[in-house]
Amino acid sequence: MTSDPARRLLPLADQAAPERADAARNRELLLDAAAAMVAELGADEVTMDALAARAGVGKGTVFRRFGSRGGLMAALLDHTERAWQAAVISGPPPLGPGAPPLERLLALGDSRLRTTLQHAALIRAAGAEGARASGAHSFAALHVRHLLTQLEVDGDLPLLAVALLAPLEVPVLEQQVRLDGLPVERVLAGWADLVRRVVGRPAVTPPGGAT
Amino acid sequence: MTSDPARRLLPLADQAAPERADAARNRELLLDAAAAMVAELGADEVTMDALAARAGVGKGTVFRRFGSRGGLMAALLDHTERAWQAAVISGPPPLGPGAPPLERLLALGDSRLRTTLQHAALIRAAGAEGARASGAHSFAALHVRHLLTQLEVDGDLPLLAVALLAPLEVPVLEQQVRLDGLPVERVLAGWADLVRRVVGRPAVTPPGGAT
DNA sequence: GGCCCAAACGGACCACGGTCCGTTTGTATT
DNA sequence: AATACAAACGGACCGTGGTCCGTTTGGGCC
Repeated sequence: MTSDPARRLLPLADQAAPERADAARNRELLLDAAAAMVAELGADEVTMDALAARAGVGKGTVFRRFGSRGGLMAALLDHTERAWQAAVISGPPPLGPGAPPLERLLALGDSRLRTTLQHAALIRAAGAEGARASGAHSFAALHVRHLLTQLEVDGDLPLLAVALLAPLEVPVLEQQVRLDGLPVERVLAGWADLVRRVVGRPAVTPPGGAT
Repeated sequence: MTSDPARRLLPLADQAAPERADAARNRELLLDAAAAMVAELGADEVTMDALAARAGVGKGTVFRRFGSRGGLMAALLDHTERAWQAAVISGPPPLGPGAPPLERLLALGDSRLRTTLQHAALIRAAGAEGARASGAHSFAALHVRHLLTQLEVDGDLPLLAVALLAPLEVPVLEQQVRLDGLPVERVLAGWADLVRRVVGRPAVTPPGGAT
């Protein structure tokens, strides 16, 4: 009776998959080691062999946990990303709720630009498994779309949202800031200008003001 | 007297570097073999070893010529890219000169979107050495900037140009078209809408039309 | 406690990109 | 034609990402 296999397959309303104790321990070990190594060497000096050695596990285990190098980097990014999402959903204005939509949108761009630039190496190393796959990207797009709705912008909102976020992607920003040497403020101002054109409000002050 | 070393260093007004006959021959051999292999296997099934073998040269030679796998892919892209630039500079309208600027801009987007999608695998494989490095990207940006000038758009034109091109980059397009399954026409329409907002012309017909 | 087995482990192994360096070859000079 | 040398060549070699498979282990069940 108590051997009913359904008990284990549907233990509770908890749909989270079971994870063995050693697996969980190793995940922590690896994540910590990886974070430390990224901090002290930079993302693209971290090799999977070295990571395994440092965490004291076999290489196979690393790949079992994270699938690939990109997956590992994505997992590292995950912490940051969750924090960012939390800030957007329930943090203080203007990024969080409470400010008018346009201000929130501009704050989102600012925040996104800076964090993207800050973790550029990690994001690059994460590749396809990175922002795009882990839902990070779709969350941002969804939120922009939401703000555009509030701003009563009409058109193909999903597309418009992606178009607004595209100039904030790593390759573009690195080209502008690192290679072309443009100051971050200028890039940001350019983005704000783009946003205003898209939402149809020529300037911060509504039409009628000077300039 | 005739041994004056300057004679060889400055042979003529021809500043193009000399290239030994065997080097040139091998470049052709490699480029042809690479193109064939990409065509029949797809870009990311082509290995440098296999390419060297097929072209009948040593592996060292491949890297001497192209520097890296990315460099090779970029070299393959080069043909396509030159053709595209030629079409923009001196091809038939609306992509080439002769059409009104807004039409040219929209044609540019259309053309760029399609060719990018068509060569997506190659572009991805080219990575940093690809479009961005080989000047392809800067040419497009320059031209968009030029068209924006003709459209009397004011603002930070270099930034605006990049922002318009960003949604046409490979990762964005692949996400939308290949993963989300959006039809190309819709993506294109979305881009056209973005352009109109940026240049400040709400629709094809000037304000006053029925929309 | 003892049994059982799915899950996790670990490290030998493989494939591929990239480098190195001793050898060959094209070309300019005489 | 002979000489000289820079450039090009080629393949052995190395590091790294990723796989495979025989071994170990956590934890539910009796």
